[in-house]
Amino acid sequence: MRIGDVARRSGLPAKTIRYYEDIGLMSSGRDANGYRRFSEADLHKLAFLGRARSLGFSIEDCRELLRLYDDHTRASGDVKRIAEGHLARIDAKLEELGEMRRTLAHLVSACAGDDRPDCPILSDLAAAPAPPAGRE
Amino acid sequence: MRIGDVARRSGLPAKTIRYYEDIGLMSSGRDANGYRRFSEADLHKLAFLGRARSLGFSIEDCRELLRLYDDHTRASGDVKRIAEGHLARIDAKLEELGEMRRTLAHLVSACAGDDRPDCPILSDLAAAPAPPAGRE
DNA sequence: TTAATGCTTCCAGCAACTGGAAGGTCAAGG
DNA sequence: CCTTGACCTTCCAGTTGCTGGAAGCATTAA
Repeated sequence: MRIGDVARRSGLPAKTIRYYEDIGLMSSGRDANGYRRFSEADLHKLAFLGRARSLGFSIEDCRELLRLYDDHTRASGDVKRIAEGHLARIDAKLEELGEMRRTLAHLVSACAGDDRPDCPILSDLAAAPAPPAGRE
Repeated sequence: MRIGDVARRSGLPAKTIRYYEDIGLMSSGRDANGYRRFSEADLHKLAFLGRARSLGFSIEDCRELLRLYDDHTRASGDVKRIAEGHLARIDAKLEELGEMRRTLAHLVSACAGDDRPDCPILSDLAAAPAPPAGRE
């Protein structure tokens, strides 16, 4: 297959596939004319990457996951560790976003949203005490 | 005040303050020696920015919020619109992350995490149907 | 012959900073 | 007078994960 075919079949843009090859996440063969040539196994790998990325794994996580996937003597514990680390990051992000949402929703509901200038949102941004110290 | 003082009092790194000036989010005066000089009003503005950013508003949102803050003839509706738009983006992100978390937590709990190679996480990444089509 | 696809590479840019290098400025201490 | 140290300055590069676009070659059909 050529890159357009794998793009269609994997759901990944051709640009992204080239990018993945660029950063050494995967590799492909080449035809005489310089075009990339992909095997079913390559397609499989790309689909794997697409799935991992859609679960939010970082590129570096994906690199390691792919390595473990190829290594049939891997320990499932290694995979689980990566997934747990990622899960923890997701939870942290969820917490952070949830806190933002709480505050923001409160402010939004307090604002009349009319033509007058009085606005609790601006007042709060202007007057709240020190920034919540979070966000590191 | 000089930049170190506003940095301490606003909680923003000096680097960030320079960056904000760079992109025209705020401005400051200069001493004869070229050092930036900040007034209490400048500090106030930076604190405002810090708060808005900590609520997740984008830089462009912040620019607009600051403009509205300075404009005493603003309509609170304009502020509310920005906040509501941001809230919607947060909700979308929360949904997306929640979905990731669900899937991932499921996979993690199904994985033994021991020395053996069998791993439902890898199996799923390898075998799941087309990528969930999300993430645009 | 030409036009339409599809492929190639390379460069730039997005958000919002952050790190580091190279160097100027000022007050205190010896 | 000189040095040390804590500031400050600018500029350049890197982060994450792509994405857009330009310039140009390959292949096929009309």
